[in-house]
Amino acid sequence: MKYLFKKEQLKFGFNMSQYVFRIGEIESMSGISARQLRYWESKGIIMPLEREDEQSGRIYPFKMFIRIMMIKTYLDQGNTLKNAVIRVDETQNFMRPTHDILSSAFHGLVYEEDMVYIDLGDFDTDGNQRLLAYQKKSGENQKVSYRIVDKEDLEESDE
DNA sequence: TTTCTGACA
DNA sequence: TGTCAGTA
Repeated sequence: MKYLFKKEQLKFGFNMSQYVFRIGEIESMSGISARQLRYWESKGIIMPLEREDEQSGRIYPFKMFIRIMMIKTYLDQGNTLKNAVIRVDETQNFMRPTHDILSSAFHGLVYEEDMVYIDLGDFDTDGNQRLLAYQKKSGENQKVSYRIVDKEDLEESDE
């Protein structure tokens, strides 16, 4: 088995933090008026980014756009603003550990013949074994399977 | 042009 | 929340 690449060799990751939006952009993307966004801010529901330059216009990170869209979704379902925010906070609170665990669990991609595995890191405390996850090809069955391999069976990638 | 704050409805 | 005024 051989590494296609390891996490630290990943060259084409998307760091969404580089995408920020002005209030007018959020307004046209979300349908939430700028007036409304400023009102939400006054209630502590959303927060613009701290700007390093001395410009006064608000800028929002991509994550805040997601939050705004989630609030809007609950609002459109008939929730009050207060309840919409409570629901979004609940959702974000349980999504965070899920996201954190999944992103830190990813250690790289390994292949063997035509099979690709995700390296999920050390399986044992000694670090002699690696846990790999994969899906069987073809089948409609999307179940994830796991495989434990000895670390010495894993070759580094070529580069 | 866009955004900001404050005021009034 | 929408809208308007007067700015930066």
